[in-house]
Amino acid sequence: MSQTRRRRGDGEFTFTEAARREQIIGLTIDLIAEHGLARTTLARIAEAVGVSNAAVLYFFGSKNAVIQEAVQRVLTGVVDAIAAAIAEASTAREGIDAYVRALVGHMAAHPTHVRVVIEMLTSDIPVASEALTEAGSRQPPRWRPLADLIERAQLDGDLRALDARTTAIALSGAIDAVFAESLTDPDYDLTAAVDTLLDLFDRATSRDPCRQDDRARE
Amino acid sequence: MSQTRRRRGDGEFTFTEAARREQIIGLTIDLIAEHGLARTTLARIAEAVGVSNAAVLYFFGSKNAVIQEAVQRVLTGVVDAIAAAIAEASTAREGIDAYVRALVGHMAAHPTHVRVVIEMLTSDIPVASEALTEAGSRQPPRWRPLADLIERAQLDGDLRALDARTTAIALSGAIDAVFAESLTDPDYDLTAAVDTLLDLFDRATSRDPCRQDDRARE
DNA sequence: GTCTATATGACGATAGAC
DNA sequence: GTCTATCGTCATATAGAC
Repeated sequence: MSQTRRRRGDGEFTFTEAARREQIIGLTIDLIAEHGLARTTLARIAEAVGVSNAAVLYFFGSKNAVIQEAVQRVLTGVVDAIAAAIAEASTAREGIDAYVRALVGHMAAHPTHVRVVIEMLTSDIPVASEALTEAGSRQPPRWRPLADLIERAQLDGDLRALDARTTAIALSGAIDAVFAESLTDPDYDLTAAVDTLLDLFDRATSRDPCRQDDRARE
Repeated sequence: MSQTRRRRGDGEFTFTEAARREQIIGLTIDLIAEHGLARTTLARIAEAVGVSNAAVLYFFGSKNAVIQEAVQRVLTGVVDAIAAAIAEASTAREGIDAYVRALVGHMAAHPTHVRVVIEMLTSDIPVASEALTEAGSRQPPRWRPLADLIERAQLDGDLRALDARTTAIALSGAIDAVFAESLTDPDYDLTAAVDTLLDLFDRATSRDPCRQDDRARE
């Protein structure tokens, strides 16, 4: 909160400081993923780095700040992966599919990062909510990119008229729930579930209720 | 975990003990709803009850146990409300609508209880995950009742063939996300959102893709 | 500029007096 | 049954060594 720390120009770091920060948040992500947020104390982070308790607080103002940085790092990775996937899609309608598959694919490919997010949402320590809230409040709402894609697809005539915000929120929630289930039950077929999800979404939002496959028409 | 506490027959309580327990979990729910889980310390619960720190721990083995009881109480209320709503529906297909509306309606009608659940999911203390997990692990998965309704509706011929589990999980996740949004943004129209959600679900799962209203046919 | 040592205070929990 | 210590662990604050 207070951050009474020294700054050079504005947000610049020493070489050693940048390296230390990297090391600290990297190890913090590992610790959270491996032992959960509850057991990831400041002392344990410091021990993993090999410095004293206070040394960590020297670089980050608080333990909260460390966790927030770690979460921020993870979220940025997801956002970048999705942005790249959307950029490759030729239409907004295809972008929606790309969005969903990129999100699930990235989460499946980076279980460590997923574990961090899950820990933030479901687990313990009095820092989780703040970390997620503060990390999120600096950015537009999570459903914004999806809602934009949906609105563009509607303008293209590929999707029927529907509240884009609610549709985006519902799809996001459905994705999260399906993915969470795949973590709870290893036997749950995530790939098949995502296909089912996209099938549901396709039917729910398609403009023409009487067709089997939109793309086969043109 | 350990629960090294005295038990009479098996899970029976004295009159005064039962009263104290009631008092404690009632005040705990209020405290969580009002100040959040992070600020609901053992000391504050004891203060609200008017006894010492350790007296609370005498009745419940740990602070965790208190929170778990409070959560259990809240969850039971939701489950009962939904069960009652489903029982009134004449078909499984209508039961699904009733399920969704009962869930959202109950949450909207009991903001205090909702706040407790939200606190468990998004907020702080190292007890939240355990409380939810343990409260949940004693019961079938959350999507089970919905999946049963979906399967029955499929047998009735009202829903197309789809993985009932994934469909139920997706719908549950969508409901949660929409409701969470309504808490974040008071201007968000929850009623309209639920209608949109049910419309999406109806289109996504209806057996005949070329009809406007299933019930008008027969 | 980087870090250690040490202190403080809040918390959950336990033991034992009454 | 309830309270009064008391303990261990946590995040954090301060002073100052190098």
